Amino acid sequence: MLKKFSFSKKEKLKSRKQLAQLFATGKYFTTFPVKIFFIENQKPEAINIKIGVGVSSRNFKKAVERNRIKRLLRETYRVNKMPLVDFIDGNKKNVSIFFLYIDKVMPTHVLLKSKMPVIIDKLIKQLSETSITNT
RNA sequence: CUACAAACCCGAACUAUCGAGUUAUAAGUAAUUAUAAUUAGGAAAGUCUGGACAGCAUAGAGCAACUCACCGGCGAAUAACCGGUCUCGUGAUAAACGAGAAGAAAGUGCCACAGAAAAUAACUUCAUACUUAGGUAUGACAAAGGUGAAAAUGUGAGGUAAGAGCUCACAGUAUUGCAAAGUAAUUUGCGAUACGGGUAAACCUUGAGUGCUGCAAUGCCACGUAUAGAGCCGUUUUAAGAGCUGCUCGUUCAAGGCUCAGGGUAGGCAGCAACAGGUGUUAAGUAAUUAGCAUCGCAGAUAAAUGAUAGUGUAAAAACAGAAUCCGGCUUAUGAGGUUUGUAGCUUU
Repeated sequence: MLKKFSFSKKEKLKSRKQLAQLFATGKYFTTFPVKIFFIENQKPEAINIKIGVGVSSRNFKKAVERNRIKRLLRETYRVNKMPLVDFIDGNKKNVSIFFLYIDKVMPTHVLLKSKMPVIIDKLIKQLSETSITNT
């Protein structure tokens, strides 16, 4: 069992192969200022959700700013992930998700904090739709 | 005390809640869990340099290419660090600061505009020859022309028809002999010779030096595919081709090799965090630095940890900014303040 608000190394999306597959064949939607890529994996694994975060180096040239955005994205996901975890565990799915920040302005923590529950809700909705069409 | 300049220091703190990487200990067959410790910089940046380390080569020679260029010291090493010498600039002929440093008398080239001329000087001048004249050709020597960033070393005297380093004196620059000082660059003094510009960041010459590639190096383990296809060369020591830096020579290996197209993998471990280590102190040295003693263990990720929120507090949750093999130096960016030194001003005595 995972702890309630933890975000360990195991939950990170690390494999280069999985990432390439995610961007090539995965679905996506945009909730400004974040673009979300997601894909359902067929092989079951020990950890059901894997998360990656990213910022375009074209929009933010300095590494300090990119680090800051990635940390904020991870932090807001960590705090707000419980509904998604419950949904995934309940339906026995296995998904990979990637959050890509697309705005060109530095975000505030308040903004992302308000957006993240919306994103999670939308994600749950989309995942349940796909499972209906698949079955 | 204030202002300015330079150098150096610092690069905010504490509490609570939630979370991440690494290490250690304990529990567990294991996944893992618990506890404790620890977790970004002065530039981590630019990648401009010197090394360490690793692989390849070690059969070399020549050419090419690149780097450097006053002297000494330091150091693993460097043109780059420290100290000194000389020249130039700012400045007050000072102090201080800044810039520079083989060769222009080996050769080639270039020097805008203006100017007679920008470098084997000669337009205006003079002499001679030719010509009806205007002028043309050859030779001579150089003061003045008021242009330019730069014009043939400057001043004075002699000399002469008038002039000219033509001669002399003093001064300047360069080379050089002797003596003294200094480890040396060099300086000072007494002489000799020469004086017809700059540019070497234009080519170049001289001297010294440099194997090539960089941790995406490299070694190992695991997984996986195609033993399919097309083209070219060779299998006759008369050898295709490959290695040895870029080329040439030379040399070694050599029976399969090269190209196209296509397919697979892209995980893990080591390298990789203990040292040209950090901090403090004493001694030597102008300093860079070195030596002794004490003490500390000080990031190690891999789509990539080092964080988020709230409060205390403050003028302000602050500027520049995020390790990626590791060290030395350089360069660039940078908030608020502090210390020291120098200069100027004011006040007091």
